[in-house]
Amino acid sequence: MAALALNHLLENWKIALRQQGYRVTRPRLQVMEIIVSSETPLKPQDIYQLSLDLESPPGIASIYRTLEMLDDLGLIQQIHQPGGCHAIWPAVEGHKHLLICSSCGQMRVIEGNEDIEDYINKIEEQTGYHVKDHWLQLFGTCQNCS
Amino acid sequence: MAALALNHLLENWKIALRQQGYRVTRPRLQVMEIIVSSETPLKPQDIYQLSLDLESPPGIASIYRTLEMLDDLGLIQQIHQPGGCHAIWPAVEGHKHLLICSSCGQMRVIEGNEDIEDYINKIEEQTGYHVKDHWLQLFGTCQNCS
DNA sequence: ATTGATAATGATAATTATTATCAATAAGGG
DNA sequence: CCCTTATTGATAATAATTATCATTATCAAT
Ligand SMILES: [Zn+2]
Ligand SMILES: [Zn+2]
Ligand SMILES: [Zn+2]
Ligand SMILES: [Zn+2]
Repeated sequence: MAALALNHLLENWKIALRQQGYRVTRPRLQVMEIIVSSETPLKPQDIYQLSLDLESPPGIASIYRTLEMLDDLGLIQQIHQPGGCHAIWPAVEGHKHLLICSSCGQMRVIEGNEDIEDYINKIEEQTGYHVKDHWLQLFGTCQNCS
Repeated sequence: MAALALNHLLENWKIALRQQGYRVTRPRLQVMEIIVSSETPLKPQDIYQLSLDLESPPGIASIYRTLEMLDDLGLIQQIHQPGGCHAIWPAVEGHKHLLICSSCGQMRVIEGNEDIEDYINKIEEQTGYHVKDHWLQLFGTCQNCS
């Protein structure tokens, strides 16, 4: 992702914090910067390990607290993968599908979900269920890893 | 699920164990019976709680060991849900989609996955990724819960 | 049916991840 | 700059999972 877009995202997050009455503190900024700078979804322990390179790293408790706050604000989302489901990623607007490289972990967000609406409608007719949400994730290899 | 189908599944599991050199023991049978009899995906701790009603329940360690064995044999699969991802369910033949009631937890397996192949092909062309696998899960309410 | 090699079990200790506690610190409005 | 109080860091507590090991039970071979 371009550095400009990263800063823009981070600025939006800071605005969101202040609007909701959260203070913008150094530990929170450290965690948020690690998240928005990452190419791959990160687990809490990943963030903790990365933070140890910083001059004055946040405590592990603050990392968990910041993640809980970001989740409450809807700014991050959980990513489910065969290897585990505790990794997070900046939340995307509306509903999107995920494309994950099984080799390098790189993740892309796919626009346009109307394509499978027909399929969902058919399932609703067949089963009598009322479908309110869906998860679609594609796993494979990116161009670099092929 | 019909009791006949449950017994059939359990018999197949026992055959699979013996074929792979695993012994068929009482703790393993107790765990497997709980799994195949359930209407909803179960977490390890769910199985442990249910097992406490039995005359001579298995130790918690044997429950985890049995789940690991069943997973190694490909007989169970992990189910991902918003509330957590540690629940398991008997593995289905080939690739299927999942339909889960957010209210009662009941789960159905949807046949026929060729419907979204066009969508996946389109994504591959757009992104250059080679998609090898995908997860599609639908969440909503079943007829009973509506 | 009995035996025997050894896989499997149960009880529990150890580990790992996450959450709660609380005195000390620092953000930010006035 | 000061003051209120949200937040932090250190650490204790909790919860889930895994490892350890002496004892037990499976099942193939007699
Ligand atoms: Zn998951
Ligand atoms: Zn890749
Ligand atoms: Zn239901
Ligand atoms: Zn599918």
